[in-house]
Amino acid sequence: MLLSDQAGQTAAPKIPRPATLRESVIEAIQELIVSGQLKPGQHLVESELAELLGVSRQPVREALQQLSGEGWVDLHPGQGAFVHVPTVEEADQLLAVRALLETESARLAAKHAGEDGVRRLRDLCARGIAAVQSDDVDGAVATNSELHALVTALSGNKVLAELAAQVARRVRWYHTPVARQRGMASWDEHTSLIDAIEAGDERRAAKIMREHTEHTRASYMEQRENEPAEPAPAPVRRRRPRRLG
Amino acid sequence: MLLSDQAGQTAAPKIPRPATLRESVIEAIQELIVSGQLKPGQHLVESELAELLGVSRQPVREALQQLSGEGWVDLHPGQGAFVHVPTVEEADQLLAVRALLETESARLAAKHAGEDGVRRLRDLCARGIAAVQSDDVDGAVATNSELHALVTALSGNKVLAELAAQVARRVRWYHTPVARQRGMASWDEHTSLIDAIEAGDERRAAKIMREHTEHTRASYMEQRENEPAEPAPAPVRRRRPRRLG
DNA sequence: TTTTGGTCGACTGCCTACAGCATACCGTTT
DNA sequence: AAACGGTATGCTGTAGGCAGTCGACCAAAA
Repeated sequence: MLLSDQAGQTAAPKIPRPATLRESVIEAIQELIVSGQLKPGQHLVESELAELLGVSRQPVREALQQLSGEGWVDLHPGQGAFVHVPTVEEADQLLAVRALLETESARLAAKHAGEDGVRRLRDLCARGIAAVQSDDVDGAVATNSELHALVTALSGNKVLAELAAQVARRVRWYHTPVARQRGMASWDEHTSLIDAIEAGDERRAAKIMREHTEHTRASYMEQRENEPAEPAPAPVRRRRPRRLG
Repeated sequence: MLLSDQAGQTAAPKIPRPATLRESVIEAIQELIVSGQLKPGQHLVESELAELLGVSRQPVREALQQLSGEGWVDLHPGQGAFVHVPTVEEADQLLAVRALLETESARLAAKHAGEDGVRRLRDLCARGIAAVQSDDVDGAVATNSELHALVTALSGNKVLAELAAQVARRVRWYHTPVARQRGMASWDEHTSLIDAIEAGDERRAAKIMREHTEHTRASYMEQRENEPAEPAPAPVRRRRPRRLG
């Protein structure tokens, strides 16, 4: 039997490629941003990040450019990279777009998903519920992303899935802190969503997904109301001041 | 009067920044791709592009990475960049996503657009019709893009507009050749779309936009039917063969 | 003939180095 | 006191260079 005969049948082994430095740097910087070590508006000096991460400037530059494309940092030509300052308005718009993309994904998933897809959905849902019950917030958030990603994948539209994934990554930045308060309710909605997909009921799947994303959005806006404690009105320091001499 | 007083009142001067080399290279490569000088599946060798464009490898590298993020080229780690091979299936999916995004944009535009916005729409529409009547295909396509971009901008959702723009750029790659056959009909639809937006009729605006984009899609698929003359089933040459020696 | 091992060439990924620009600082002028 | 011009410096944008790696090709073995 030729090896190519079984290609695509089972999940590819996906040997853990020693990913390029650039990709590692991207993930590292994202982590620094979501964890708050890099604050919104902060000037990201290439050489400093390079030293911090133990690499040279080149991979850092490339990472910053990619991150700029995904909305994590803003690139000012000739001036450098700055951590994107997320506004409430933008979060609202982002969540609206996510709602749009995921609603359509759910509709298409209900149309195209087969038994196998539904089984994987149920599996993920169970994992998510387990995570919530054991107070594993990070795990719950991760599983939530996986589930939404799977729904978009089941839509059968790869372009749509890719776009939704991109938007979802950005949403996650805002989303993580509110995940705790949504808690279990979110997973009940997931369950009924999967029911609708299994039944092939496009309208119901779309409706549930729209309401689901709207709930998340409302939850976010509500949390924002409660803590309008913007630490600082963004003292966007564009350049490091010279050391006094 | 301080200079800052008039900031934002008139359109910013937008001094024609001698844009970074990277951006120039991006546009140059996009042009090479849409014009067909770089064929789908072709291996893009950094040093060759660098010499061709008269710059060093670095800006080329960065340009290729950004283009990969937008779906123009595929990046295979350790192997290089290849011009993306567009499939019919993908074009269909892309057009479907565009329909989704633009339909929502139209709906929101009807909700939020003011007099000024409508005036600018009518202006663009007139320019487009003039272009068609004088057989200026390139001008018509460009104006078409501008008009759609303005509709998304009038939606008031910047994230949505940005995403729609990204999708539209990719669509344009496929779209240009079919523009001729759509011709005038397209602009009649634009006119009724603007009427609906002016009237603030969300449902009608959305409906017209959906039908409009569906027409474009149907037109594309039809053209594809007539010329399934895929020159070659993508002899995806992954590496340049060694010079015989 | 098909498979296996080895060599060569080419290209990518990364690092280092340099030139130009933009900002901050500071003395001078109005 | 405020505005202006000169100067120093940190940082970006770009170039060039080196090592590692992947594929093509070829020869030998099964």
